[in-house]
Amino acid sequence: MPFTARVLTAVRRIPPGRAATYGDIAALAGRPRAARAVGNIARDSRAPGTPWHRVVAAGGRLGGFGGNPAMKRALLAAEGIRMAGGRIRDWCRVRWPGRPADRKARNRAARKSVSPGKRPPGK
DNA sequence: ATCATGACATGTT
DNA sequence: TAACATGCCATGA
Repeated sequence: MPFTARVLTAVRRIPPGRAATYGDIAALAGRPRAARAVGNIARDSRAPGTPWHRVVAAGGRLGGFGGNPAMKRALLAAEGIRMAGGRIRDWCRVRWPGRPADRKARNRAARKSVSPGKRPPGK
């Protein structure tokens, strides 16, 4: 199953009244860091029955939507998800799947070497 | 503390 | 290659 199909399946798994982040969808699809790929697929693919409006950005932000973010907001509101200043209310409850917690364990080991003299833009 | 910006990370097309 | 409906972190206001 190609990654795109997996993403579509994951999105369809989102129950009504709930929403998932691009990162979560990517993780369900098997590529935890492919959030951007998910967005890319979403745009290129308009598979029917795929509730892309339930897919939002991290932190409960709307994220982007093809040409009409207001429509996305309306669709979410129709499912009982309301927003507050661009953020989903009770995001911790509507989020799906239920994520236990994460804390700042992300070390990323990387930022890699960040090439000398590049990262600290600092002032 | 919150918002905005900059920069890099990651994956597919 | 660069673009993208992102994510996370750091810094500045």
